[in-house]
Amino acid sequence: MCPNSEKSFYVTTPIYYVNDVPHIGHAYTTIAADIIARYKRLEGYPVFFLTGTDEHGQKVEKAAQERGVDPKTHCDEMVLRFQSLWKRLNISNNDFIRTTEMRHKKVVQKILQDLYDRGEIYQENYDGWYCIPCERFWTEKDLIEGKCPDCLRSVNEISEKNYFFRMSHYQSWLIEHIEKNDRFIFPPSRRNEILGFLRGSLEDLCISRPKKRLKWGIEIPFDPDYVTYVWFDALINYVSGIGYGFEKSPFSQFWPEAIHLIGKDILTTHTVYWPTMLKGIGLTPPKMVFAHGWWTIEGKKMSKSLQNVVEPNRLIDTYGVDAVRYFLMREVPFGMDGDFSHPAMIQRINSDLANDLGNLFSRALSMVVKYFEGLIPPPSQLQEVDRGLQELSEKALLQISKQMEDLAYHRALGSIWEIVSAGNKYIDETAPWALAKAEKDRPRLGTVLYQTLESLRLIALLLAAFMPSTSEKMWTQLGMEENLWEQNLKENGKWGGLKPGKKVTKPSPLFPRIDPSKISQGA
RNA sequence: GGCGGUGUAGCUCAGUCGGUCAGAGCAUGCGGCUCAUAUCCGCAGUGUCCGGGGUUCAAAUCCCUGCACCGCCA
Repeated sequence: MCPNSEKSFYVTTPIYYVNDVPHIGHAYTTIAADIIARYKRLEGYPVFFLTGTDEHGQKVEKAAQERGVDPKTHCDEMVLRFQSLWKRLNISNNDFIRTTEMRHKKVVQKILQDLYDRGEIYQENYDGWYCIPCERFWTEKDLIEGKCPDCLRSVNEISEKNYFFRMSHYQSWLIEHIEKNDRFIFPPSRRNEILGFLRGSLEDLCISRPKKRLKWGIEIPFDPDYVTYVWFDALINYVSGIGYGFEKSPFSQFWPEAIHLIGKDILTTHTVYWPTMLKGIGLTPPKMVFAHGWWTIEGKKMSKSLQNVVEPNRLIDTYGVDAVRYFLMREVPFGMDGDFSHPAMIQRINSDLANDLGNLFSRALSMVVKYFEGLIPPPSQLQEVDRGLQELSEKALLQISKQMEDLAYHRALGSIWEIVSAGNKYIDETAPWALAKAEKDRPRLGTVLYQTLESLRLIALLLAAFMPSTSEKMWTQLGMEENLWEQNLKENGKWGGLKPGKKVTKPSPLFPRIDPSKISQGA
């Protein structure tokens, strides 16, 4: 596939719990993954981008029961909500894994059997307290005055046999791995947290549930009375989804380059459970686990009871896909918490998208239509100011490549907007409308408009990963005939790719301005 | 309770190895242009860099301490 041993790239989102209603948090992770996937493709990497759904567990079992359908049928319906949202959001995942698929079950069972055969899994009596409403086990230490620490209701003492993975064996290995690889856990604050967590003693991981309590799961191959516990099942999607254990699968090419994007709530499972599981299996840890922050809504925590869960489909209806993608990536540094609000969204759209970018595009193309009948003029002798725009664009291109390496999306967008601002300033300084008045200035006018359009071509190219359909629109309107997605940032990111003589047409606004009074707060 | 983090303009934040570090964007005020989506460009600000102490020729930056907020674990 890549004979020149070009480096590959593998990015994942968590598999979302199929019973959940997709909200802004799901969309956030998935958009972030899509952007880095698209960006890496444009850099020429073979890319594998995996997302999917987690479909086992009590909640699914129960929900299906309540509806009077079998769990699989229930999942088949629920999964569509995610799949159709990803389609609307222009998500370019290469595959979609569902934990109820045979290809996944096979891998989970193979791994379980393997670990069991090698003594990495053992059975032991498990004494604990069970909170029925929360469906959770607690140890003696967890309890608060003998009650469930989550809901403070009373708990039942339970003693049952379960299977455990010898996670504790890998504690010192894991600490060393984290210490030696400062890019393994990102951002660094999360890395510290986990190192702090690992200063305590790591216990073995319970990986089973007796079928009498939970049927809807993957059966443990060496004991048909049990199914696998949720995390053990779910985490394995990252390898089953690229064909681990099957010949001629993408696994060997992509696994070494794996980057997991996750929310900060599942940091421990991904940086402690998962790497030790992999170590037990005999696989290397992922290259990076990046924990991003959470969104509050108009300053408040998202919660079902508050009914403030932002429905991504509604957002798309109101603002458009690309504006939503842009806002989520631009408003907050990736890794920090952020706040979603309609005023902030409208501010970003009107100021950044409509006024800065959209208007630049519009004024530039309009002048080509007005002064050159829509035919892109050739550049002639460059002046200092022309070279300035060019150099700034080239510099931004380099910066962005580094920023994307760190998943610093907001910074990358900041760099792109430096070109946008420079473009607007360039037009002001060169005043093409003044040049248009004298015939002798025609060549100069042509140069100025060529330079402006060329900077817009670069902007379209750099923005493609973030706002795919906007970039496509810009790309075609600039008279570019090559497929945008077959471009290579290094090759086609060089100044001068725009072809003089191509026809452009009078543009329609890329982003209409939004009248804040017309947006209801409940959108 | 233990460990860690944060505190800088009205708001959101950037400030690397102590030395033009008092900054950016947004919001505000004033001026300019007319190609453009009433858009764009320029100028102007305002600061107890959380309080207190210390190290140093020099501290937003390093150390100690107090306060406030946050995260993880318990």
